[in-house]
Amino acid sequence: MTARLPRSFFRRDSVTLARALLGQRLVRVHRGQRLAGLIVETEAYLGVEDRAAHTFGGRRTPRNAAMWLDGGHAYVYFIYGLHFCLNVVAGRAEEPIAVLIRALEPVEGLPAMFESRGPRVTRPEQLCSGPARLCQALAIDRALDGVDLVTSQELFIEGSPRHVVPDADIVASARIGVAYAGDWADKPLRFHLRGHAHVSRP
DNA sequence: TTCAAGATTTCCT
DNA sequence: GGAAATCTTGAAA
Repeated sequence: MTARLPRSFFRRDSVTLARALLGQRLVRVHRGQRLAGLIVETEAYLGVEDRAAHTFGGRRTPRNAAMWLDGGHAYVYFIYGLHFCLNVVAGRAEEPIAVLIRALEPVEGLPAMFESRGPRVTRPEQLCSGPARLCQALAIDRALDGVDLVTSQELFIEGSPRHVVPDADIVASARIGVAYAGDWADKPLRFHLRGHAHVSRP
């Protein structure tokens, strides 16, 4: 029996949380149906000092407001005028750090995910292998921005706080799409399960 | 008030 | 391999 992860699981620094989230189950309840996937790829964003983070320099806007909430909330943002991306807020309230969920291995509700992703997608590996792809597959949009993953009935994370993936099974690499961030672009803040078929494309 | 660029994906040449 | 899709934000004018 898997339980929902408690508040204490999320109230840690974003690197620790990014690694701890690997292998846990992200669950979305949409139209009375469970859509779920195992988290296989994440990226840590370190807040005011991190030039690649939306809260760099202490920026606080209507869009990134959720990043300032307590650990365990969802931060969903709209990018490039057409895509949504899901983050799990880490740390404590007023500490704007978060973990971007970049890829899932879909395990529940695959037919509904295929329907959401459209006719061009034919293989399970294409369903959730990318931050915007998984949001489309799980019907995650701005309406879920700021929801509390610890108490929400629509979006939450199941697993065990004690479950830890061995370091040998985790690959750390540079984050994707942040080339503009200077020194921060090269830091090994992206984590994924070694050799997993559902990570986002290279 | 205008403009450029972004934590992306898809489709076209 | 390159461009388009087109919302949000910060900086320039």
